[in-house]
Amino acid sequence: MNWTGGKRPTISQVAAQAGVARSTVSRAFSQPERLTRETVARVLEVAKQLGYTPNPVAQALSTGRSRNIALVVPDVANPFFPPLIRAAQRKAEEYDLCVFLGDSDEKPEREDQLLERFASQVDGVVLVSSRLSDTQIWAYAQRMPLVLINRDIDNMLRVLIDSAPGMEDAVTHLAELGHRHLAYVSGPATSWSNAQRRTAFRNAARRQGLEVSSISANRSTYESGRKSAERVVASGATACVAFDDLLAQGILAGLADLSVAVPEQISVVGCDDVLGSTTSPALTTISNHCVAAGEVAISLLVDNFGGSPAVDVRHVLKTHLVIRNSTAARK
Amino acid sequence: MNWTGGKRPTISQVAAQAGVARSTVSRAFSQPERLTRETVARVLEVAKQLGYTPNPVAQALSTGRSRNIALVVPDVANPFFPPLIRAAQRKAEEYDLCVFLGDSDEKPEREDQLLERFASQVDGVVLVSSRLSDTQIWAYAQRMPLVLINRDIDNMLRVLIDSAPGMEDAVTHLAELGHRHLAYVSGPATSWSNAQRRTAFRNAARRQGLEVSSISANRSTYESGRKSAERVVASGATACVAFDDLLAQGILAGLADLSVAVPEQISVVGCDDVLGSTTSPALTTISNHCVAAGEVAISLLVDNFGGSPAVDVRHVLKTHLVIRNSTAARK
DNA sequence: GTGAAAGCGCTAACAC
DNA sequence: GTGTTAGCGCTTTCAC
Repeated sequence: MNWTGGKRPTISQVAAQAGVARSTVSRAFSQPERLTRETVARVLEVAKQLGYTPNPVAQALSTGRSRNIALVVPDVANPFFPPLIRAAQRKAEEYDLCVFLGDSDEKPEREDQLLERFASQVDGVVLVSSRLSDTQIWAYAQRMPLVLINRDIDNMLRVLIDSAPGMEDAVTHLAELGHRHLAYVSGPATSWSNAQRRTAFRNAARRQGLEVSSISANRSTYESGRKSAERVVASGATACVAFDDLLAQGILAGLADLSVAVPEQISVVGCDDVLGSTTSPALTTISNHCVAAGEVAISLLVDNFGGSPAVDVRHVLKTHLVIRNSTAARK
Repeated sequence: MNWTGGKRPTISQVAAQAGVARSTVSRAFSQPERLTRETVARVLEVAKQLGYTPNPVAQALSTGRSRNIALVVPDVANPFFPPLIRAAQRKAEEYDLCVFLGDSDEKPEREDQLLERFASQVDGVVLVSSRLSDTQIWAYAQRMPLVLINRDIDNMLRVLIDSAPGMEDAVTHLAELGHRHLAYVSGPATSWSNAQRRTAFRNAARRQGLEVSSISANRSTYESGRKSAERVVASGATACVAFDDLLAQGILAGLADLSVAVPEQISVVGCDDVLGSTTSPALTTISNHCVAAGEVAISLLVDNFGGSPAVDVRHVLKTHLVIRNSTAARK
């Protein structure tokens, strides 16, 4: 005996057993208000007793809506994503939606593959920090509702985490502590967030009249940050802001390896606030509401089911600085 | 204009355009060997030109197989899971399977809900650290292929991370460092892994003739660990083994708060090895191959598609100790 | 090797 | 209010 053997009762069985038409059974589940109380009760009773449950695949084929959505991220293991995924999943559940998860491993081709595979079986998709080109994304958006997190393309649904306010706070904070030379350690080159953060950093530093250095770490990993520590020191900056917490954490470790004290000799600021105070010293970081981003994205998506493509929504989430122990006055 | 408007070409359109029957188009995709080279070529050509792609929902309804699976975890944000999820997702892709992700938030009811929702639209499911009762799990296993990770139930497909070898190493390591009194800080009460680890800990300690204390932290979180630090100190133990790395990390922080030096005054051992050396001091921990667990689970699942329920497979992954800087000789 | 036709399980007009 | 009847897009016998 195997599972493929059709054991599950179908709508017809329930109909027969309850002495009604299949459509009536269907209605008993989807629009009970159009039926007599008694009919509904009887049908539901029989359904229950038979262990009947509507088959979502059949429903999907018939209605064209699957009640499934997809969530695609560049790297599940990057600590920024799990809270977002979790929040999105939870929110989706509120709308009775199941969510497919895709991990693109930061590769555009894989992201494309995943989307192609999902496209024909979901009601919509949310792309987090997509690595695809504007054109590719736009093409998918023509085929189905699509919302972007941390990617800013006109005439699309997007929720953006605006690093500017938090970055402004961070730079000001550092300036007030007496730092005159700051370094920015950048993350993935293709990341919208990275570009956004770097720009915000530069602007803020300029306004404060500070000298800036730019260091690129490419991948956003602990190791990559660790390796950047040396260049941070070499830059001559007395404080640095990293693209994200993971990188900052690595820098912390790298500096420790070099026997450079944080925050006494160099101050370090992260971005995302996903590590809490688990680093040592506890990281001063730019908080970014990744949970809210996940939730808003789902709501946005649902609100646009059955809508039309090319609606322009730009939901911006502000950021702010969380001061912990990795920043201090310049010595 | 909205997306629900059927824009995608169907098999019929391709058939008409190519001048063949729908069944032929179907075969061109699924069993081209039964068709003439020319026919296949022509059909595929037309399909391509029309942008036709088989509709997975229709295929699922017709064949009874959806090529989708589900992965359910207690908490996406717990660092143990992301690497596993990632590995599973990747492996699933190799088999051309899409994966639904469910987060039960450690709650049996939610896990049950998720499974109920997934059950009728997937070819199988893998449950990671399930919080469901044996009976419930068994019932689901009757309805579809189901593999368990870190849960040991007879006559089911399971992949288990056996903490015993690593735990043995850890306790021996601690004993060799001169520690005579060890504490175990336990995690979720309903967790199979926790029970397994605690038992392994006790057995190893007994063999070494060591005194043991047991401290329960309930939830496996950084904060929970932090709060347990005090009790670790109070227990009089000079070394402790935590249920997992997250808890250990919290204990590290809590100990620091209490000005208890690690490893000088107290040694701390974690479990999972998912934090790398990102803690301070770098955590000595029991490594557990969560990536392999994810991969094996998917393979096991796929191997059992179309098989029968009640097959007994017990794939055990060994563990070993990774020594870093959070353990040292007793002073 | 290819076609015709009967479903897969459900929904959605359209009748009555 | 409830039943009838077409499909939704594909697969799969069974013929030829």
